[in-house]
Amino acid sequence: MARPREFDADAALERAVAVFAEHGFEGSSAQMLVDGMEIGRQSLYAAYGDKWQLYLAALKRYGEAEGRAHLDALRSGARGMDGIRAMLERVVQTAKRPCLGTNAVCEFGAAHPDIAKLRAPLAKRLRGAVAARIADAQKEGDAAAGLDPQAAADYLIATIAGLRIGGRGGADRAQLTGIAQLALRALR
Amino acid sequence: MARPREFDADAALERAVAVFAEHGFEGSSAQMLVDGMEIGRQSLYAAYGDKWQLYLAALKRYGEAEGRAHLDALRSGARGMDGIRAMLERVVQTAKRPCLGTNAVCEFGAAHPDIAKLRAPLAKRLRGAVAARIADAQKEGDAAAGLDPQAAADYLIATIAGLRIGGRGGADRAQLTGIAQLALRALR
DNA sequence: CCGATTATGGAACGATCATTCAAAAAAAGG
DNA sequence: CCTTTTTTTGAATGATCGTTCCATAATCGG
Repeated sequence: MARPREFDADAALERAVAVFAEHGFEGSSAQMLVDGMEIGRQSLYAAYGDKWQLYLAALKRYGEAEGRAHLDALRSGARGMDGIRAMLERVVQTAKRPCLGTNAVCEFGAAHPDIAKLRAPLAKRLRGAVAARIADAQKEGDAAAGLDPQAAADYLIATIAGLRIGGRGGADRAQLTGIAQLALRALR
Repeated sequence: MARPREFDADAALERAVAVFAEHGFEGSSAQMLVDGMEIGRQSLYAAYGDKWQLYLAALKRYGEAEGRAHLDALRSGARGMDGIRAMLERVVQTAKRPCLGTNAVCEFGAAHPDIAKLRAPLAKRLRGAVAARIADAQKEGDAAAGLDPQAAADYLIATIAGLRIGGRGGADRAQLTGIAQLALRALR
């Protein structure tokens, strides 16, 4: 290593997440990324390759951080249902910021292999963790015993997506809170 | 009128819906639209103005048709809950095709006034119709009397968005069916 | 302090972008 | 049949796209 980089690569990537989440991949030009990330164009290409690789790196970073936040919220309560409620509550509170994961699915669907490969392990882990917490809630008498935990996890994850689309579409916090509360009724 | 157009403007617009729904606004080039709509480039610009106006026309057309389909499904059952179930079931069955409405919200959020103006009346009408059907279900003893019909409508509409993101992300029909079934549990 | 190595900044690249010009073609009205 | 009006076709527009070249600047190991 000769000359060290002048910018914080991780902070720049975080800013790239914001740009991509707000405008999508196709809607984000190299110039917008340069401005948003506050680094030079050449630095961008030297550090991340090209726009697609930068997008994948941003998506990976976002997905891992977001997955961690989901898991933390899930574990935050003593009872399974408390964790589930905390997870949804956190989504409601952060629903103002656009979600890069949701937007990537919207923009590219299931077709793109690079994205599918990124998403698969994260989705699997989240689904498993949610299902486990639902099983806890069942043992604790907070969730109906007849429910399939995996199916209920799919349902809650779909609810999260619904909350995010709602927030992106302009729903206020009261509406989103109401949606989250109703969603929890399905488990009882 | 001198020379009549050689293409069916409405059919071409329907094909534009498909292109935009699959690739988004920014992801759809004029060339892709010309190919997908099967009309000449100049015909496109003469008939619709520019790409943004074409997008708005496509979104309007899609939103109205989709709204009508939702309302038809809602009215299809004798009891309120039958209509609600039919609406969700139709969404599950059509979840393989991307939804231009969801994608527009994802791509542009609530910020863009042209889109907001298009969406507002459609969203209001759908919300009202769903809420009315929930009120029916309450009278018929199929939905909990304590629910606020408007809040429950918001919840169901969020569920629809969740189903669509799920379908776009590759969930199979069994998963989506399970999600829709669980969603209905929240109303009881 | 010196050569090697890497990062930076600015200008440039061809390609593609959305859009339009210009000419030919086709129908309508007289 | 001829003029007018509109659609179509194909080529061209300037702008912006993602990406790279090149020269300069900065820091490393020695």
